[in-house]
Amino acid sequence: MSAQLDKPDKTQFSEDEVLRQIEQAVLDHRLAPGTKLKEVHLADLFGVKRGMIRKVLTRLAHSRLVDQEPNRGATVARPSVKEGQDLFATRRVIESAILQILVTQVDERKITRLRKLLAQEQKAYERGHSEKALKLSVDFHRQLAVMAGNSVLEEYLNDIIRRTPLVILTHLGDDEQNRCRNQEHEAIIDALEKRDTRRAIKIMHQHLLH
Amino acid sequence: MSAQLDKPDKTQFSEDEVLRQIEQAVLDHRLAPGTKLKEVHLADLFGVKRGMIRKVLTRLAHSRLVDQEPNRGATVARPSVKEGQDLFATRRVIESAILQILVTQVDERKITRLRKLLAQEQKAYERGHSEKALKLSVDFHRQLAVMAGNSVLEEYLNDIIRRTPLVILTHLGDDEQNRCRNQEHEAIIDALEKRDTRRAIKIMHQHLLH
DNA sequence: TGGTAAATTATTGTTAACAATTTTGTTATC
DNA sequence: GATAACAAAATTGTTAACAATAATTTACCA
Repeated sequence: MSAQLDKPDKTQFSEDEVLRQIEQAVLDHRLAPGTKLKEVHLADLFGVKRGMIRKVLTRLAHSRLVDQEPNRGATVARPSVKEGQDLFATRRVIESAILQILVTQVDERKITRLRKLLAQEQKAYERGHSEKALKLSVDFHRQLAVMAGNSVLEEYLNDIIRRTPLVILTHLGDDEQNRCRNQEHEAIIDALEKRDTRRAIKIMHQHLLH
Repeated sequence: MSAQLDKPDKTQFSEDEVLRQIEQAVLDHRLAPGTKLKEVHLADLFGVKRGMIRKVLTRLAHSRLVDQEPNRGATVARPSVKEGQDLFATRRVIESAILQILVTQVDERKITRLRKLLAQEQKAYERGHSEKALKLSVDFHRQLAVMAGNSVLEEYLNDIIRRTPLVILTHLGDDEQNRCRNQEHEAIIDALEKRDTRRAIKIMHQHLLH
């Protein structure tokens, strides 16, 4: 278990930093579902007190990234099949809503920004930096949410994005196939540019089918 | 401040019970936005240790019902106008999605169940039990979510419902107008029964305009 | 009187020690 | 060898004491 989380040399970690490190480890598939998260171990790893780890674990449990059972500690969550389906279905709802808003307020700047992200993503793929590419792909979706300007939708999308890797790992295995195809990202930008709501949403839907 | 939270005589409170008591107090407009929540005070009130209150406050902060500032304690949240707008917009998205799902799987039993809820709600209004009526009105929306069977949508709707009273109190005041008109609830049931998605969603939209 | 600095009080944050519980390991018995 | 009972270790949960910070009051002086 000690190999899955990089030990950072930094002397001091804030609560938020520890939280993000663990979240990122989940996002990067470095922490498998079901992994036991022991308090003293994590505390030593990050060089912080146990109380802080305790708080972080509670926060992670609140966003359903870890399961906490009384007196039995915390483990990386293993979402049920049902939860996975619900998560994907909800993601379609949220991302459709984001596109619908975005179409009404898209402009030159935003399109340019998106194409830039897309180019970075493509470059990363071509160079074989698959981890980086995955991150950029996620950023693309996040960026759509930011541009739509609805903080609650953005919050929910981020929640879903954080939980998704666990669903995939739990039920599909780490098959490297779960990268977004970026032709679809390109097609979404094109549809947005033409303010074609139906088409944008349609592409997004099939996009989210993986 | 001591008057806004009913002091319960019970000897022991679990963490979840304390959490729910405070959530309910917000939902019932007994705790105004901006109210300071002091740890020792709450601990005494519920007859529990401070550490537990501390955890509860952190959890409430996570669901954005309270604001927590380092070294300055916790207050009941005062959502911005923007957050309120985003919340309402997202609620429309979520409830529309719920109706869309529900239309495809509505049956006799469910309609009956909903009409029963509606009748209870109407009775409560007629008898002037406005607090009870408000609760039942909220239950109506919750019930739609449960019936749709998507746990994530349900989770998000509950999140929004919990946060809504604070928006209303902060920006509209406690004007007693924020009860759902239950003719609209009835119309939604009718539309569902006829499997008329467009109509159901349309009514829901105007319904959520208050 | 007004305003500022120091002292006091109130409140939140942290920690280490201890308690309670679960897990692991050992032994004895069949 | 399998199983049960017990003991030991590991892990989580709780608490009270203390530290750090913020809010309030008091004291002082222009």
